[in-house]
Amino acid sequence: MTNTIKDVAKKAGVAPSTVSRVIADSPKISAKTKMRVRAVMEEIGYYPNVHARNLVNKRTNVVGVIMPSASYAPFHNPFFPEVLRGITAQANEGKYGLYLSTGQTESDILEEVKEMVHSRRVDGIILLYSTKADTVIPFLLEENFPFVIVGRPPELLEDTVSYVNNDNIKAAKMVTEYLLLLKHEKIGFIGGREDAYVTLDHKEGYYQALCEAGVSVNEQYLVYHDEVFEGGEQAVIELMAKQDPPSAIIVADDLMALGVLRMLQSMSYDVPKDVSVISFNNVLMSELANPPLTTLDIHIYELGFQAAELLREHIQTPDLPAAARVVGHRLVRRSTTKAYRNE
Amino acid sequence: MTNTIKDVAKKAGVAPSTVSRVIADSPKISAKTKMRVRAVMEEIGYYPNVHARNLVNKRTNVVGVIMPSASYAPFHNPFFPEVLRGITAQANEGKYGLYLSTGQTESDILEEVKEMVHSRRVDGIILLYSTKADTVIPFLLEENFPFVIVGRPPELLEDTVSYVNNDNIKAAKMVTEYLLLLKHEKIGFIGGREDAYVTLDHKEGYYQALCEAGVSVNEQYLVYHDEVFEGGEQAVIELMAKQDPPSAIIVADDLMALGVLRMLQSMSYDVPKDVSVISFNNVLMSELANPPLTTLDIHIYELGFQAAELLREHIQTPDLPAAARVVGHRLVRRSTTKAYRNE
DNA sequence: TTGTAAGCGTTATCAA
DNA sequence: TTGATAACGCTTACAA
Repeated sequence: MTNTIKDVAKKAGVAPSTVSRVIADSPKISAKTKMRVRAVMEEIGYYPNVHARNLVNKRTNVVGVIMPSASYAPFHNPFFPEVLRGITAQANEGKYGLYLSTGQTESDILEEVKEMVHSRRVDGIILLYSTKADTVIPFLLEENFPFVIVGRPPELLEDTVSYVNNDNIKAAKMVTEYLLLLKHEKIGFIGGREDAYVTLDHKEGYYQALCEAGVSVNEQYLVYHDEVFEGGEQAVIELMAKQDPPSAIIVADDLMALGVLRMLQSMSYDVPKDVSVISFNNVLMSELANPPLTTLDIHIYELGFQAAELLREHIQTPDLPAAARVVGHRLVRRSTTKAYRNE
Repeated sequence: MTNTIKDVAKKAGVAPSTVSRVIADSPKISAKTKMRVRAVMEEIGYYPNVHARNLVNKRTNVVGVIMPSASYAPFHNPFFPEVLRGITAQANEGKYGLYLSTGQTESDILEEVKEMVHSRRVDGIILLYSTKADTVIPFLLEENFPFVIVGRPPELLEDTVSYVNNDNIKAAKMVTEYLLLLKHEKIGFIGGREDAYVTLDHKEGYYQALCEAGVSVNEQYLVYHDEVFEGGEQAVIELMAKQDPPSAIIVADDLMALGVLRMLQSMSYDVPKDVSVISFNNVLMSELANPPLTTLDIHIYELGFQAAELLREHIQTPDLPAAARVVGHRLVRRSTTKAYRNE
């Protein structure tokens, strides 16, 4: 039923190889045969069989997108739709297709990646997470397979793998400094998953800012939770139970920050009067929160878009040296931060 | 570099066809050769080339997922990540891969679908939207290609195409009746895109409830907007500008409802004291809204999961008659609805 | 139970 | 400028 290149060839009165050349728009084919062949293709609705093509070309024009394992609650956090949107836009421009991972566990995912690579399912891979014990990166590296991380690789591999990231250290430092300038000194820090690099970097920036300001770090003020609503709620309980609770809190993620707000409110703390809250990401809901969140916009769409772009370059130029792209950030001041006043 | 079936065959001292049979776990192969061949596959890290496979099998084990065109703001509405989550879970179970559409315009998308079908890129398709003037469905039907809609087809095709949907008429009727029972009679209706079937069905349910209750329909109370935050804001302006503004509002979508809340608050209306608001979907943020939204849970995850399941059946059994699966709904009463009191 | 060989729909090499 | 033909890596009759 489906037409093949032979059907087109027959109907156009040429050889299959000629049709193939027309598809590739080869300059060695005369304008008139091109016309004729194209007319036939149009007429009988011919589409090349991708598998036959991929088989001989050893290219697929598809990029694999690897979501974090389900334990990171990927689809619950608006971060992911937004990176996907960026990736999609760029993929669409470059005529690339998107193949999405479905694995739920870490080992599922590694197996999926192996399959994608070995069975030549995709030309390159975008990793939507970056954690310490990750096994996918070493595998990809060993296979010398094109891939880009949204986030960052371990320090040791910084010059070896390509990635698109924010400067999370600087970002966290800035956020901390902002709070410091508002005269807060008891600053709580609610990090995301401890094994995620973004969390480590946030912590580093937080430390740097405090040190430079000569404020001593109180380890009690650091807690870690998953980047979900409930994580924020729990973190607040831990933090506010300290003998000298913080007057300001830095939260790894907006969704988490909503949990923070809700829990603070339930404890009758007023935000920002009693406690200031500042978070990262600036997803849509941070604006809709009550009160609207002061947050650091990290340009999520851009992270996705650039990752896809960088990957494309790597696919096209196999031995391109690893590159890092840094996407900027921007403080969005809304209503959850306020200068400290001693009562 | 990549190993082929021949490498395995050579190393195991058998013919390529034998290896192929081992892969397929054919019962005609002796246990010992299976062992031996599998050992070799393991050893050299053999993965079958999917394209060679797909080429001869005419199957891909991949399902295509078609997002609505960008004009529907798909990635901005948490509905989509959540259906995707359901689809992913089921696809993963069935060892199916996911191929995501990237098209931004309607014609982009139609072209993508044509390519997926004709070039045999996927075995089946899930459509994440259903609108009146859609051209994808007729195409898929004509090609006799397996597909499932999340939503519903035009009435004329109800027995022809498979779909997974809520009973949106009943749902809207229930919601309206609930408001009626709370003694509201001036009930505003903020629909989504006018060309989406879900909007038509909501409207139908709304009408039915009013008619049965003997309350006359006031056409002025019906407005339509895109399912985004801003749509809700604008809708409220239109609705509350009427000479006799509604005391309760039904909103097509939670995200939109947040816009409704925000705008009402900015006009100094108290929700639910002055105006009751009830919406559909029950995405995460409806719970986090302030005040938390009364909303109709439509089990989005389930819609996705079942769509993937149904599609799988269609793929496995080519001439399976079209089936419709109805996913239930459930009223989640929170804090935006209240009995009407005349002042 | 296993091997041989043809064929899936392309592209690319070599001749013409 | 075009046409034969081999090759890509696999599956599946058909033979052995």
